[in-house]
Amino acid sequence: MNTDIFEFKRPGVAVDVILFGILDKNLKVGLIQREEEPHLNKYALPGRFVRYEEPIEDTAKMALKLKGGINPEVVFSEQLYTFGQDLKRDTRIRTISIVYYGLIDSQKIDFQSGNKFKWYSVYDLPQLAFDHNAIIRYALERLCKKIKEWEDVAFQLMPKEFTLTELQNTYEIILNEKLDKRNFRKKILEQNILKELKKKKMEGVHRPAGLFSFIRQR
Amino acid sequence: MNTDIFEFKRPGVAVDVILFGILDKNLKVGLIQREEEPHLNKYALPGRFVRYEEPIEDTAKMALKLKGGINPEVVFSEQLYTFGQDLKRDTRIRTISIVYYGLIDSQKIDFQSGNKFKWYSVYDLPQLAFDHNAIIRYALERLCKKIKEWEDVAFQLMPKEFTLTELQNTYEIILNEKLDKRNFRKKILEQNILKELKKKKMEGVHRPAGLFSFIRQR
DNA sequence: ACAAAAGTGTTGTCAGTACACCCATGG
DNA sequence: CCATGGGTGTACTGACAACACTTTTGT
Repeated sequence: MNTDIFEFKRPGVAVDVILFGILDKNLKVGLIQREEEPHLNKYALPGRFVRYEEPIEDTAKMALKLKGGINPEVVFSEQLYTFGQDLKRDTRIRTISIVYYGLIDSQKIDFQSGNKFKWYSVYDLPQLAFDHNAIIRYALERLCKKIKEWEDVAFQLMPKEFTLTELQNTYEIILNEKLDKRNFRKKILEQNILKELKKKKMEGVHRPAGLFSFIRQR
Repeated sequence: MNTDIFEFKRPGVAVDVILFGILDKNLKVGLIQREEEPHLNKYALPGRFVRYEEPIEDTAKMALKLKGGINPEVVFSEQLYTFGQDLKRDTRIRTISIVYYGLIDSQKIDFQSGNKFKWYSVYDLPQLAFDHNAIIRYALERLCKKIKEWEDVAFQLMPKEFTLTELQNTYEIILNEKLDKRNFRKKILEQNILKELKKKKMEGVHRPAGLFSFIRQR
């Protein structure tokens, strides 16, 4: 029966992470350039093999940290899907890939020290290693679905304090469509997930905007 | 870097399958009694370690076939989630579990030869091995969500030909709530996923019911 | 003729959408 | 005083929910 459990040749298990951020008013993903075969020099999602004594969420965090030079504590992440159909996905060993997506407030990205990410718009990706293009498309679909169902994930992409217009911009960038200002505000406010701060954002030659933050902190 | 890829001690990867079926007007899951440690003799979901040269969907099918004696070709299945946080989940080796759920028309279950499943109502489960109780709860949640969004998965639990009342019963059993007959029919028919057969189901002392089948076959 | 399930339409309610004007500020 | 984005309310529309009676059959 199963008692040969120690005998099976085990597939490798990797975690790949799609890190989304809003940069230059675009939804971008963090990619790294591969430094080894297969797909040497191609861009790819940061990934890492799951160590024997490593919970898979830790693997995701380590991938972000080691491959991208990002502090994983400022990233919200969730499991997306596990790809394990294609035996030849990785040419070295048979690999099963558990894919996470992550959301980061781009202000928290340290563009100096050791940051290895290149940020590409999800709508303008280079040809990536493995099946990473398809994986990103899938992740984007899921993210859009969550946003459309008003699951409160967008604030993971926002700074702590923000105006309603900034939040709306984030929604619009993800969904890739314009939203109505009044309807957006009505809907987002009636969910009671925001608290209005007693501050205004004074910026530009116009009426100052009220600042909000999410009630449930990260 | 990663070049020690052949050196890592690899976690085991298993696939577990939650097989749902409607029996005795109840939503039930197929469980097997474990024949080995850990959790010897406890009931559990059918599962199997992923072999090196085995796509994970094949692993799911093999689990159904070998552990449950079910022909996997008559089962619709989809990936649910991958559990890989708990290092001590399986006491033998560190195991990551990719969980699938499956739907079967219970008329296709062969209760004779070699069928090892015991069927338990999802609302009345025994204490199961590993974290399988929690996994089933999670699967049920996802199934309900799909049904509520009118994703057409219910017909995987139905025979080829069925009446609208029978289909509605399936919805009601899964959701565990009564639905309005007229609203249900309106909603299901306007989706154009059913074709009305030129047959009636003559049964009982009452007006015969029209038979339907799904347009998109399995 | 009766019991039992099949089949069928209308109305009210609520959420979502569309839409236009005044407000506060800096220069 | 003007340009700029911030901020606000109402009316329409379409989807969903509630609800009751007639039809067809076997006995």
